[in-house]
Amino acid sequence: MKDQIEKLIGGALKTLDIEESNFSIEHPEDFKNGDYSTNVAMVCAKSLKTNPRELAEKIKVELEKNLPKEISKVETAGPGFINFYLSREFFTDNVAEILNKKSDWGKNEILKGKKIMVEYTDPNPFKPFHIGHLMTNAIGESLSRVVEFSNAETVRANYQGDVGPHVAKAIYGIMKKGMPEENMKVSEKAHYIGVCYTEGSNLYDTDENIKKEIEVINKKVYDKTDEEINKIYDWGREVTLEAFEEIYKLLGTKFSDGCYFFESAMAPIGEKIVRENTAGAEGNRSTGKVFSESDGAIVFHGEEYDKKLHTRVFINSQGLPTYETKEIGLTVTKFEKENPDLSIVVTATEQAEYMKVVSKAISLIHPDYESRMKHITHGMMRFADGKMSSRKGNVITGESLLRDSMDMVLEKMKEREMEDGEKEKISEVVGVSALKYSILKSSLGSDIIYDREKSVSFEGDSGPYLQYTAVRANSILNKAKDFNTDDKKEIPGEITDLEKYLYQLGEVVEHSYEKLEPHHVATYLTKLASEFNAFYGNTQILKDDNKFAKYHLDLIKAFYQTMQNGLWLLGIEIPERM
RNA sequence: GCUCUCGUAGCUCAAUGGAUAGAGCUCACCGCUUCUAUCGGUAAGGUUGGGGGUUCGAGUCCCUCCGAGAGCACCA
Repeated sequence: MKDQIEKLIGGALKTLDIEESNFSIEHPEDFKNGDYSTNVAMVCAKSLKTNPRELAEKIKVELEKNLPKEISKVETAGPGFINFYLSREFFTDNVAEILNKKSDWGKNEILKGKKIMVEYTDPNPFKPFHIGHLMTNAIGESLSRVVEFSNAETVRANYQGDVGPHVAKAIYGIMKKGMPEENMKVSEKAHYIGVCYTEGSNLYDTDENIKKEIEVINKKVYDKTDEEINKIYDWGREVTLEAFEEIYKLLGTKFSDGCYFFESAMAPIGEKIVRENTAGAEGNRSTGKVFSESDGAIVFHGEEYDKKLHTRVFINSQGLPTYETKEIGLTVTKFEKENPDLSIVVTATEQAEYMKVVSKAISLIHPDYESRMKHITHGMMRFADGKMSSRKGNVITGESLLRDSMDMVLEKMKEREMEDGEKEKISEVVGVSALKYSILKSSLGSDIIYDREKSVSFEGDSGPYLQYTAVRANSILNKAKDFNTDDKKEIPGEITDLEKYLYQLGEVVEHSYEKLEPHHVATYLTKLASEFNAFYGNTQILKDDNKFAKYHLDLIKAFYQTMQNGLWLLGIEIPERM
């Protein structure tokens, strides 16, 4: 529709012999100003040195000469806006279109034929799945789905640190505390490893002798010379990775085959690239090489290319590759393996500056990657009540936060009469939704304040609220199965605000991709749900004297479909009941 | 010190350079023999951190100051 209006305006400008400039078409805040609005007259008035209102009037007259059936009227208003009002026919057709397209409703083709890779979550084996991983996952999964909805081939990647000091600390802890019981659940074993890691880590910081022991273990993890350590390593890696998979399943993420990348594999690849691109000693960097030696280490002087960048170490003075080098190995591997048109990496904001330097270094080696890499960062999660512990009193992890959320939903539903199994199932879906929505409702960039109570509240501005609204809609549809609408097929003349939002899903998805911000979808759905609730409150649908019942039911179906597709974009499912 | 991100109602957040800056929570009031009232409506709440500038038009762009968070060489 937007494109159609754009063409219409283009045509009008042509007949008026006005040079086309960069005008915009948008939805006015207030529907009394139409469904679409353009600033074309104000933009063009300047160069023509005319009054924008007069120009708007002229363009309007021109536009009215060939209005399509979807537009009922055009008006000029305010400082020179031209407002378009969509017709009853447009909205009625739109409802039919939604019912027809079903799960494809809201998709666009802006990325057709493109391949987009999204890397997110990135937890480390031997360490707990943190709140940060939960955030990155929610954001990355949603972005992946937005990309998928824009018709791109979507590849989901995960990058995990399976070597390094944290592994040695955990192994030391396991050796000290002993192996857990065989019959423990995977998640419990993973939790046990997390405890061992914490203990090892504390001892590393406080005891010099233990620190040395852990460093020895670290070397042995690399060179694989110690049978006992190898055994613990293989076991621990497998257990934690398996536990992560359980969490992904709960969260609704499925990473692409062959797209689990590990630091252990990326290190040698990166190291080779770095060494090949390293010049001689400091002061002799005329060879055009990217890296150079400095104090025994191999570094990249970012500030030589851009004063906003800084120097970073890629291979330390002991000859070991740092995280930077592994990142190079990862990036090159991704491009060589999948050759994406765009490679998006989602991490916390603390990696922003570091990533700029690494990206610059990669761009110097592979100039064709430069415009195809994008780093998205998000803030930290803070707690409204300031508490950093879970309900059970432990240090809070991503998993415990998720469990807390589910437990709270279960508590809220204790009055509902359902079979036991069903309640648990619903509380999972709703608990995930509570967390995801809290993360995805605000723009990326600054920290989010997580309010446990509000997030699981079924009232306004929450995931459960959106689910509840959809469930109510579904409930009408179920009841309507034995409701005869044969003599209730009239179409109302009046256009509800619900209909005025319903058709916008596709535009919201496009906008969300252009900005790479999932919260636009969340904001839209909340507005849409609130319009539905207003409609629901004002209209009794399953009533014998409702001559619009057929259309109303179609409208509700269309609403439900839009919610389903929109919530899918956020990674949220709708339960049958709640 | 330098770089990045951010600063909007009491709180948590929206607002592709557009019209009277919007929601939710909280507080007060109103509406269920009804398709799930865990809903809807009304009211209240603002010098968009301060000051300049660009623009027909600035919460949004530029400069400057203040404040918060993150980062700045051998950790990831």
